[in-house]
Amino acid sequence: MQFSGKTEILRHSSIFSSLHDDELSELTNLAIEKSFMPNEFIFWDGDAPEWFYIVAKGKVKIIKHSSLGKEFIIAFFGPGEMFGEVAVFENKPYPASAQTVTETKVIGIKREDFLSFLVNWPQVALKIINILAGRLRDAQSRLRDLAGERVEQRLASVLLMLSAKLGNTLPFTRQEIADMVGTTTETAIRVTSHLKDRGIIRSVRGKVIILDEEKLRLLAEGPPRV
Amino acid sequence: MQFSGKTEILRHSSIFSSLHDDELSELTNLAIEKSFMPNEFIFWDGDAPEWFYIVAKGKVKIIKHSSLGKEFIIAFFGPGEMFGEVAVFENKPYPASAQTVTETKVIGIKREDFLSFLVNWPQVALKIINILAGRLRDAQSRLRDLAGERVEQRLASVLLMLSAKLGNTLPFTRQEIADMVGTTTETAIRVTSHLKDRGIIRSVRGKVIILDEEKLRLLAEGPPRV
DNA sequence: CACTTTATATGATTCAAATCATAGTCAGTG
DNA sequence: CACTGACTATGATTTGAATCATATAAAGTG
Repeated sequence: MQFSGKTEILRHSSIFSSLHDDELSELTNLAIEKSFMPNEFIFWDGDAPEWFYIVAKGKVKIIKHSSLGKEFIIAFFGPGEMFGEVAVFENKPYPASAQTVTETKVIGIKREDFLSFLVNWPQVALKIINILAGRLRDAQSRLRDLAGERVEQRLASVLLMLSAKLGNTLPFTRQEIADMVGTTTETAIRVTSHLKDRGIIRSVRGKVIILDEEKLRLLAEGPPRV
Repeated sequence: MQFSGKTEILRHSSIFSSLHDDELSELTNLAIEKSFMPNEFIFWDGDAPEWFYIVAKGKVKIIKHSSLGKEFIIAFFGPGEMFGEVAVFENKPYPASAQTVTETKVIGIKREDFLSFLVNWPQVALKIINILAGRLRDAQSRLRDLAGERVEQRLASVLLMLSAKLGNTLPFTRQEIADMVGTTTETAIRVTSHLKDRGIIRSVRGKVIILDEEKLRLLAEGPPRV
């Protein structure tokens, strides 16, 4: 999913897909393109919410640091997905940082421009409600997992969530997986090694390949209620 | 904040406050009132998303059970607040259960009725976006806490969050606090006892009273970086 | 008012995962 | 092609919090 030209990118984004050509071009006039190198920050936790973003190309991670500086990955976003919206809609500082993973291009729309546009396009607003509801559902489900389940189960959940979005080959290091699961790199390595030994995943440097989704689901869902 | 009559309740709810009398009465015609005893379930995790709700009177908790049956409290809602919206907007089963805490009255609107109404009232849609964004912000901040901080810090965060909403006297048992923090009742008791010994809170059966919000904030924010 | 239930309190023990430590392996770079 | 840094791997030790076990106190109930 890679398109060139701001209009084409917007047309294929999740929230603007319902718009027609003239509406899209109106929006295109408000939008600017920005390019980033890998690991660059697009905004920082605490910055003023000036821009609303859509990924055009590449991959962005949304992260929050714990009081001890440990990184927690809230989400990854790829082409067509919006980010930075929580801050924009609340008009409060960004609650997390956005950092590129690969070389990335994004479309940015100024907060005020975007909000004015929204008032005139209820179907876009409804689409946004839909996406926010989905993200809230995911966040709440992860909350329950973090609060109540053990690491192996949580890690299985995260892998499943990722595979639902990205397919069976997950381009993440153990470090990144640990930061999503809320554990340490060592523990993530131990658990994935164990999953590999049981034939549930295949483990490559920088990648995890899911072999047996069914077993993984069993792990994530329930404990082996003996 | 308690009002009688469906119209008055809707008028004072967070999402419909911008509507005028005739619009409110239109909405009132779609709404029905339901009453519940303490600890009754309004809907269960997995139920079909038939109704969108607003609390009229009382208190509702949104809970999710872990695979081992442990309860995790996602949120409490009081008069004027909506719940059940994630399922309604996504048209998927409720992702959690809603249980009353006290005797409770709610206003229910049928999913389809509510969605049709929304299409015609963009300002209500924008208000909902605003509320969802706020809830997402909270959920993500809690995710970070659960993933990276220790129990005392997490508990301090939860108390602060609650006090921002409810004031200094928090009507919750240690059990309920534990279920929000994601720990056990025993640990919640130990930690609150410790906070009491340090003069940060006062501890009464079924209640926690915050005495020193500043110290609590220090605890929640950072570790005593020695 | 006796009796049951629910909430708080605290000690002892166990356990999952963090931390500390060390080493091997692969990828990129000058 | 040697070298550096990032990634994976594994062992040893520590530790925060869960679990198990009682006990007391307050609130609700017949």
